[in-house]
Amino acid sequence: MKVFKIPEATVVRLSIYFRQLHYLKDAGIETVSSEEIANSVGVSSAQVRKDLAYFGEFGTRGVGYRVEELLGYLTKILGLDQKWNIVIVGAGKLGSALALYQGFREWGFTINAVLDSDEAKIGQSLDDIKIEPVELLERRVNEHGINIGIVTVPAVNAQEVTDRLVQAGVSAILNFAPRVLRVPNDIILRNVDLSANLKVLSFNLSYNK
Amino acid sequence: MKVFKIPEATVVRLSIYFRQLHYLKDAGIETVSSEEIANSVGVSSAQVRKDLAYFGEFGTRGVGYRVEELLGYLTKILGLDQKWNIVIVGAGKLGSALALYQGFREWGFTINAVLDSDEAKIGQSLDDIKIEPVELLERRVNEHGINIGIVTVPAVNAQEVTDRLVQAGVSAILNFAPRVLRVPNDIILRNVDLSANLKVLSFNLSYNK
DNA sequence: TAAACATAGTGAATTTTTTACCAAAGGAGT
DNA sequence: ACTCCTTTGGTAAAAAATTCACTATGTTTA
Repeated sequence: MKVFKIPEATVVRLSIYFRQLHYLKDAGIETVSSEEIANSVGVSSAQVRKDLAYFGEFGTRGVGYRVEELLGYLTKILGLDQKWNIVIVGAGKLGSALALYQGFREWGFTINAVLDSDEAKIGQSLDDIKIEPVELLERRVNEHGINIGIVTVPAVNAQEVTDRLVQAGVSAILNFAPRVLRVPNDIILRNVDLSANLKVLSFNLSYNK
Repeated sequence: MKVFKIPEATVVRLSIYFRQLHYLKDAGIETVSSEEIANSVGVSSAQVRKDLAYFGEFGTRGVGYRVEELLGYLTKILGLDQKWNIVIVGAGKLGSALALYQGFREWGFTINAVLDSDEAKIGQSLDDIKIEPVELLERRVNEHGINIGIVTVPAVNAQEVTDRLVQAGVSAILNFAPRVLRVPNDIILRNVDLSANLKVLSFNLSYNK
């Protein structure tokens, strides 16, 4: 029942507006104009209105947007009114950091399991989560109804782990391994390539010099 | 002396082609067509050729690209033939993970210093790097000729740290704090919002359902 | 050496995304 | 209740990015 294709960039911006609106709410601000949102996040006000217009009419002409109300709409739009269950595969430094990262625990995201193949790591605790053997992947995914798999294993193992996650039934994958992953069309995949970010900086530093 | 504006997306893709070409080189493959590169990273072959065309003609018609030669060109284009010095501010889980991340140490990137304000962390070692007090920021930036600052402090401190980095003379900032940062126009800024990635997945999981 | 084939490079067409603009709508002041 | 002011929502225009389709140019084979 998809109606419009929403640009990826729009979704990313919405999540930034969402963050910003929280600051406003915490500061006790009740209404805000698209211009003010725009200034605070560094885009144009037309952009803000256009992004929101994909989903409905949330503002009041002459006034702007009621912060709390708009937050409610964005929560729904971004699907943050639902509960998402997560497994992290790979308990190296990065995987552990993500497991402990507070930003991952807000907004309905629950990390249900952290798996690794390294004997030495298994049994260790990350806050309230115990690192478990990767053999339990399928069982944990099923038990907890896990929707999202986060892949933080070495590049060589990334595809194999991904295949198992997909097979086990996750719907989305967030990949931190520097590898292009193959997934079926109905699986949502996002890649975070940390070293690519540095390379982009390097490019920008070198270019026009 | 900038001539063309290169789309951000192009630069990101170039760094992925770069990665892929390394796999090919390691596998002993000597030439590759735009079609093959395209298939392996999931874009169109025209896209690959367009991306490269911004910078010159690197292929041979009827044959394709010589892997090693193209790698050489991409190394130059991405500025990876230069040495980049990095400071990480914030030695929490994420900062530490990045400091230890091998992907950050390849390709001419050197992590010269890791700073934190937490007494308890100062003095601890991350491989060969000792965590030092954030007071040394300016001194370390100057001593090592640091170009890039990585910000992994809590959101509330991110702007202050950024200002100090800019003041001290870094040219680029990679920001992991969930905050919009203000920097002068000549400073290159990239944001990695980990929790935004999860929100985008959440959106995609909810939408069309 | 010529013909057949493969594939890069590129201008044009298309699609997508962003920006600009303005009419409509609500609120505040008189 | 009317006028003025502000700001949205929508439409049109512009810009940017991607894809298409064709040309040019190498390589290989007969």
